[in-house]
Amino acid sequence: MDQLAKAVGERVRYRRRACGLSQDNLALLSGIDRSYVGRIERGEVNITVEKLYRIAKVLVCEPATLLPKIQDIHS
Amino acid sequence: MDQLAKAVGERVRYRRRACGLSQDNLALLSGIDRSYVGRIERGEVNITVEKLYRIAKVLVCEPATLLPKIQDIHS
DNA sequence: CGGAGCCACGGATTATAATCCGCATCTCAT
DNA sequence: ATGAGATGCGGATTATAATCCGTGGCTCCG
Repeated sequence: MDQLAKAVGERVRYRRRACGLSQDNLALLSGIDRSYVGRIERGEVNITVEKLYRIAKVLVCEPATLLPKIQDIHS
Repeated sequence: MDQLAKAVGERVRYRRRACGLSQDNLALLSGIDRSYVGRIERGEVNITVEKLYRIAKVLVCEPATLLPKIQDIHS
């Protein structure tokens, strides 16, 4: 149902794996709770832009690349 | 410290004015509290990506365009 | 078998995002 | 001078983002 959260979750997961990191690694490096990054990737939560930047920094990419295009969300 | 919030605030304000909208207009159209829109533009708050998308939709732009480049944030 | 790494998932709590008031200031038009 | 529209800003409250636990289920390897 929450299309947006799922879309960013997929992108975070994809990018994380591309970086060869575990959820634990990402959590520790970004200073985010380990169980919370799981929830992010599963699209269960609606994160803040601050968290988005912390994650993007660790995954060495622009925050914008973790966001789906607005038209991809048929809300 | 809230470099990030200030940066997105500036962009929202700039884009809102480009659309010829008041804070009140943006608030009503996006379903966000008016005083909160003011705080966003002043960089006082750390918004969620869901709010970012609601705003971007009203301002007819990609959410990504409201986000500064990661290198522009000296954290 | 046993342990280690990785992940899903939940409950309870804490931090904070977001709302709902309200009042003050300023500009501009009447 | 007055009233309407736009914004700043603050306090108090509610909703929810985020944390801090934990359990259990995999797979892979000794």
